[in-house]
Amino acid sequence: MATLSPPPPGLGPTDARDPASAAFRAALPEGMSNAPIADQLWALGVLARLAKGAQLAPDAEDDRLVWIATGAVKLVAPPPQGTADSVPGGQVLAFHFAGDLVSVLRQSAGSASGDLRLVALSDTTLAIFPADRFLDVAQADPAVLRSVLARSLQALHRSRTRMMQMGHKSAAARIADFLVAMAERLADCTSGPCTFALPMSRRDIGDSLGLTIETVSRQLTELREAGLVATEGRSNIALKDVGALARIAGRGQNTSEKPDTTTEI
Amino acid sequence: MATLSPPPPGLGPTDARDPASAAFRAALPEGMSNAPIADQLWALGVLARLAKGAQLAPDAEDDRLVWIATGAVKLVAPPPQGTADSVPGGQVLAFHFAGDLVSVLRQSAGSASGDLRLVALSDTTLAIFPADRFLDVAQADPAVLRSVLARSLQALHRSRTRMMQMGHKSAAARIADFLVAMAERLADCTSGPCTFALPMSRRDIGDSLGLTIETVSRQLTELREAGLVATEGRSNIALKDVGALARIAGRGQNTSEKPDTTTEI
DNA sequence: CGATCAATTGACTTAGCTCAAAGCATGTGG
DNA sequence: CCACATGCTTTGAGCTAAGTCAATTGATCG
Repeated sequence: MATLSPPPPGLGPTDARDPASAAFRAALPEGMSNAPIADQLWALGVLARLAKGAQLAPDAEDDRLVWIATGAVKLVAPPPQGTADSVPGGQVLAFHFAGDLVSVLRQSAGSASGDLRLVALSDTTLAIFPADRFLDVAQADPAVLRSVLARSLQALHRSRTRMMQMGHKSAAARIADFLVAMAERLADCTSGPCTFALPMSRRDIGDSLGLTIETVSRQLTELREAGLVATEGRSNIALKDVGALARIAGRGQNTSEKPDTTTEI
Repeated sequence: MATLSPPPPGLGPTDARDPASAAFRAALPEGMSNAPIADQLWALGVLARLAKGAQLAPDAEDDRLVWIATGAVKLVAPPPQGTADSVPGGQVLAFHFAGDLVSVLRQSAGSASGDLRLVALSDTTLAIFPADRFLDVAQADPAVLRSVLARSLQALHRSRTRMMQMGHKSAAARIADFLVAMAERLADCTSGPCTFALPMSRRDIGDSLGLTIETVSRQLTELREAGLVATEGRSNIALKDVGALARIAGRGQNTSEKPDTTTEI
């Protein structure tokens, strides 16, 4: 099932000059990047490559922290077995991209049991850390731990708030919101026009937004007819006016969105 | 607006024999309850009473951790100003009850700006902690901090997963899920029949579930006609069979739900 | 170049929202 | 202690957005 491979030569976890390691260090919360603790943390990780479509073995019996070095993944929850669910592939909880630190927790007491899976949307390189040992090491420096804590509290609230608001939004608003988020994440673009490639399928988009594939398509068509987006091929997309989309999305014209290292925890 | 009152006599924050303090200590994550740190943490808090309907002043310029000693509250997000929203009262993010530790963060970079408010559903006693100083003290013991971190990571994932699943669920499933959750929380009842009083209005329920007040009412009527629930007055409700409701809710017959100190963070 | 699967488009159905009108609790004043 | 007034709740009758089923077009890769 999993497509785990040993670290490629020259990418040894302890090699400080390794570009991935350096990027990892930079992605860590401030205060973390200086300390030698970063080295210890990095040493805990195992590098892996996932080919497009491959998934990370969900076998783990303990929680994991996964850092995405390059590529893109989707975090999927298994369908609530029992009733054959609408989505055989499972519900998409989130997309994550290069630089993100994702926590893949065992769904110990979740409403629908079964563990989360990380599926590669494109060829992906990632570093896998056992959450336990990661925290053991981080614990050596309370400031590091606190920084991580503060981030996860913020992430919790933002995630919750966003989902809640989504629950009340129309399909058009959801799609617009999705496009704005992707523009920001994939093209680092918060206003004006921008062009990029979506690594995920329409089905993935729908699954993550609680919409059907047809509705996604129809909404994109409407935006296209409104002159707000243009598409080329399956994945290339061009947004004419991110601000306008943000307005449709019902975002309080919040162009003041913090730069905000998108590193989610 | 706020209904903050000075700590009642005999409930001084540093009084270790105070029943509220003892309960607070017991509610803290394991490892936290023994240390003298619990005393220091408790000393940071300010006790307050909120009458039914009153709200906690949202004025705070820093994040707060609020511990509910007695009563029930709803956590509401302000309506995304601009367009006069459906819900003048604002979106209900969550309900919290006695024993819960709630983080009320400043919505620094939320999609819809404006701060969260805590509104009492019944007469409520709570302890308010400045998150900064709380963490400063907790930082003294990495184990404590780590415990809190682990909890918030879990809470994040559970919250996210739950919301996502909700997005795909029918009104019937949402109501059933809500009732099951309340039975567990308010009557400590995970199967069989049970009776309790809902402290929140139909409107609150609808707001928290992304449904209209009418739909909530209609669904309750259907459950009543199916013999699964009985209601008496506005707030009293009796569930005939929690298991059946859980099935309707689409919960994977998860009776194995961890005892799980419901303390959310 | 053709096979295959993703995406689009169309026709129809339906769950849940909106608008509107009664029914009941709950609490207040006489 | 009872009557009344207010506002929560229930019920009813359409309406609309989004889902479902189904067929076509288009892209991508061997």
